[in-house]
Amino acid sequence: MNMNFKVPRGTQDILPDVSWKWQRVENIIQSVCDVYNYKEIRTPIFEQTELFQRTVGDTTDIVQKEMYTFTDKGNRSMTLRPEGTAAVVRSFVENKMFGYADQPVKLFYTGPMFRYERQQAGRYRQFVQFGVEAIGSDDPAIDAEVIELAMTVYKRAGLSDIKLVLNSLGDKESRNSHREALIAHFTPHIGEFCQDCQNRLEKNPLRILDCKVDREHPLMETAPSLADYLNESSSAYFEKVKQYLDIAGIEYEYDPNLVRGLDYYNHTAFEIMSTSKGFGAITTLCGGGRYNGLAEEIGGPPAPGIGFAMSIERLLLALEAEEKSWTDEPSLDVYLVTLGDAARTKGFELIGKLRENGLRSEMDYMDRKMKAQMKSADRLQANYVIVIGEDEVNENTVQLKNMADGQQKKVSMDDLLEELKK
RNA sequence: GCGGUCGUGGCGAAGUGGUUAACGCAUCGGAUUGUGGUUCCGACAUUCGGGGGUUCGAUUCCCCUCGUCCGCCCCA
Repeated sequence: MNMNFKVPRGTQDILPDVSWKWQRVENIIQSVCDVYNYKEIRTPIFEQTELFQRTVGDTTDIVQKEMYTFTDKGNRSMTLRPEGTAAVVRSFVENKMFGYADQPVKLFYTGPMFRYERQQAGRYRQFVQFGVEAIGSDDPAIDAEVIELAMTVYKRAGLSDIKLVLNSLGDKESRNSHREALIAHFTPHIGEFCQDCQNRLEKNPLRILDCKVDREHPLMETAPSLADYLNESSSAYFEKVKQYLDIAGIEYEYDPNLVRGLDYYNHTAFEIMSTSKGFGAITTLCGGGRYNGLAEEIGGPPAPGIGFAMSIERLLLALEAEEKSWTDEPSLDVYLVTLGDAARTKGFELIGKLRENGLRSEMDYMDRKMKAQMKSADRLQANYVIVIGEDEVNENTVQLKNMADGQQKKVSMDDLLEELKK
């Protein structure tokens, strides 16, 4: 085919044969959030560029090379949101949610995010994230609740090959002293590291530990661990979070090298990964963490928060990798076969009534032969077929056929609904 | 940004420097004048992502381009 337009690279059309799966996931999300008492928030799809620069962090890949930034007609720099937390916290501050009677404010969102990246399995330029933010509390129990919520969504969707990876980044003080230690540790031999790591040294040395290129370098093994630099209150906090997870019966894997990519994180950091073999190179399904100080960063009052974001695309991919299949969409209740114009007209009137009564109904609009219409009915797995021809129109009747057993009987149009409801 | 892979009808998929571009699925029509899931018969690509070049001739060879998928970096 020689058409001129294609979906932009890294984006996709969600076609009818899969869109029902999206709806299924969205339903799960809504019902889980409902049970946990998280309310939906919808924020714009673009924000001032500076919001992301300030919160996500200038040194991160997201800000440095992945943002869809444009200048609007008022000469303002705008950016298609690359993630959800910054906007939610912005809204929290702007709408003075810190004044709400019920704290913490518990919010969730679902919507498209944009990052300019090369597409590969499980990575898109436009992808949909479901995320949750609990803002206003620094109780470790809320950390556990947020994590539990994420795990529950996966469980309800039917995933089983997943694991929770957990770490604590500590508070500012802990992070600073660790940072000093890292710089001191790597500086003497920084020349042996990749260019990226050399750049990271001053800006964000923590991320050197995350580097895949220099994974084997001996200095990695001996690098000062964040765990050793957590101050007393930070490690006490972490212990409590773990306790709550134990109480919730959630297993986790401690990974001191887990470093979340965004600058605003501190204390609890976690990822949920797929352990399924069929999955591609990318295994992270969900990432999240605590962000005390973020609200202040954008000009609000202190408001500690924690949240996560998960990609719906990856959830669906993980399901496929696990070869979990949901039952398909419900079949058709009625397929209406009509023969001739008079029957078509009558049928059109009739199908409206069926639908009015909640029956999932379909009829032929292609002017096809009866046999072809029957095939459609069969393909659509219609429970019943209604046949209307000249005779039926004249008699005000209908042939009602049960497709499962092939039985057919003549029914008056007036009794049809009642007959179908049996 | 870098590396690899691929691009033939609605879908899947063969194929060769020469002209009738296999086959399977799906679809449509017929056998069966108003009845499905089986069977049989028939129809269905002036064309092989796009552009240029080599050639008497290119879907097949070369160049460019666009796009796909996968991987690296990094993430959801």
